[in-house]
Amino acid sequence: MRMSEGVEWALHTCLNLTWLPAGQAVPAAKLAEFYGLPAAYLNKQLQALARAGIVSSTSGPRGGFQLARGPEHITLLDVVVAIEGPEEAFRCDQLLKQGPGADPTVDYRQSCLVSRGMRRADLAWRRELAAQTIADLRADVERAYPATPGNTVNRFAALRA
Amino acid sequence: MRMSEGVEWALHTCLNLTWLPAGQAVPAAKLAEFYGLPAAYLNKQLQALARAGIVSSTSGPRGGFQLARGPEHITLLDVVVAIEGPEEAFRCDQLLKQGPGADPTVDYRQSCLVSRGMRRADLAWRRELAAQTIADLRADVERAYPATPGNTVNRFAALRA
DNA sequence: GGACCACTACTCGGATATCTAATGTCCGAGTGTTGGAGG
DNA sequence: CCTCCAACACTCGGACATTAGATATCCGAGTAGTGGTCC
Repeated sequence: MRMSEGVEWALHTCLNLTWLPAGQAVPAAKLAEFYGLPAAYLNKQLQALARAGIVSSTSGPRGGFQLARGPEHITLLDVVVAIEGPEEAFRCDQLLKQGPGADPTVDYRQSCLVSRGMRRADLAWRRELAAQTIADLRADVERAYPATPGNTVNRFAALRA
Repeated sequence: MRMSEGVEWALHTCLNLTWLPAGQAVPAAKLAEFYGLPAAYLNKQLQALARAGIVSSTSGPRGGFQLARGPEHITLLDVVVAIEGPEEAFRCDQLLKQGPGADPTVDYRQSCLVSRGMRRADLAWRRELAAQTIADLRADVERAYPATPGNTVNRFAALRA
């Protein structure tokens, strides 16, 4: 049950975008160069964020990506769902349909108590992710590492060369 | 981030084992036949449970698997970890090591605040899984579907034919 | 009749294929810019 | 000098390879039972 590495890329990239001047798009190539990532593949992940309405994309010269809304309105859950999809980690293949006393009309994803127990944990996970926003993360980082915003802006400026 | 289907198989199988007479091993073939699963592959999952000390295995005639300890001492987390492995779902590849101001001596899996946020959710998930035991599930099932224990025993008896 | 022994059938355990999904790459569609030509 | 236009360079978006991991299968090692044989 490994999460796609795109989630890590997306979270750090969203965080970086909060430190860059608003209203200005940054191309995927720059965002990728920042961490030495493959540009085309990061682009693919950013497309997923765009489809989810987390970032907005602009084509052509001076184009790129920027946050589609304020970082205080983007939760970690939003990003994870955008990359990984909305379905829960535990998949119930409705094994009980093959067992004794099975009722074909029942949806065991709802009534199966094993599923119910797993879903309880899944909900706790989602609740915790939804409780944290990109803005929260940014504030935590700025408190612990005050130099990070400046370093980030400088690094991006250097990449323009 | 899809969980292996082996988790569902393992949970339902552990539950079934609680209803069968204790001290008596059940071969993987019977456990698989119960839900129409591929026997060799379920066997593989049961081996993982055995390595984790959740079930004990016996070779030869009259051999098979049985719970290694009381169901009240087997949590959902135990089963998930046995099948999926102990590492958390979010994997931090320490992207920050490629960023500005990176310190090669720092373990960013610990200090990175993105990782920290994701780990918080992961811990909530694990806490919820650890709070539920196989015995709890069994009690829930017996309360909601009193016929299940009998049906299960009968089905296994029929499989001996 | 009892005890020992070899043989058989059964079961787990791990080594080996196959297949799906994540990872990585490439090229085309669209867009803003820019330079030049014409008025 | 200003305006319009056409060519260009840049960027996203999705289609197409490649690779890692999950899924599925198979065969060998070991064990308990069983039947026969010898004492």
